[in-house]
Amino acid sequence: MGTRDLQRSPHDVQPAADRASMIPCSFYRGDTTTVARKLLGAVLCHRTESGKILRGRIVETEAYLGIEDPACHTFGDRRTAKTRSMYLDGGHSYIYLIYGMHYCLNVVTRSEREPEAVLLRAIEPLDWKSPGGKPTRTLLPSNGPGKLCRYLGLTKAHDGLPMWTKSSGLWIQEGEAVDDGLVVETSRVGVAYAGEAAGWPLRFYIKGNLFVSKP
DNA sequence: AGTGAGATGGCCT
DNA sequence: GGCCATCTCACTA
Repeated sequence: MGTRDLQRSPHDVQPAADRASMIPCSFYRGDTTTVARKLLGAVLCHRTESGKILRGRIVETEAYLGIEDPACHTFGDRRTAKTRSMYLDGGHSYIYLIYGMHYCLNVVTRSEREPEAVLLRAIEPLDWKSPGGKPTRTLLPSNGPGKLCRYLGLTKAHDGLPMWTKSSGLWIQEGEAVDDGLVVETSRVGVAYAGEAAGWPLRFYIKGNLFVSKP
């Protein structure tokens, strides 16, 4: 690696091989609710330490709207060690530990001044087949934010990574667009403490998809 | 099918 | 000390 490479910011680095199907960082700087909706159908990918690439089609997301959203970790502009990655530019990962044992993966949206994010709640794995013939809901490996991270092998070590480039090992590729008629819009899961915001319609999932966490 | 409790650790909303 | 953007298992029916 030469000195020119060292002087470049991660934003300038987008290898040519990435451009075709990669979702660019500019996409994540947009409106968070729109990003959550539009990520349905996109393909989440992780290159594990052994070099294996695990992929899954995003089938369920939630939008978290930053300092004015009582359900969001950055509500009231709380900048802590835990929420540090939320204050990165759109397109970075934000991974946190919940209930002492599960990790949850978000994609940060907007800018450094607007710490918003989209929680990735469920994927339909593309390189997986059900052990016993037809898949049954209770045995699925990635139908929920904690299970999604476990399936992909994601931990706090993958917090703060740029997700618009394959070089990070964690990225999102464009997928087949999901028709509006196939999108269910409802309230977010597990945020009853957030008062009125608990009812905001910020959860999106693909209607009828087996891998949605709570249809 | 639906309910309830326990696991388990980092951070106080 | 109490609370979580969760998951699994045991228990009822």
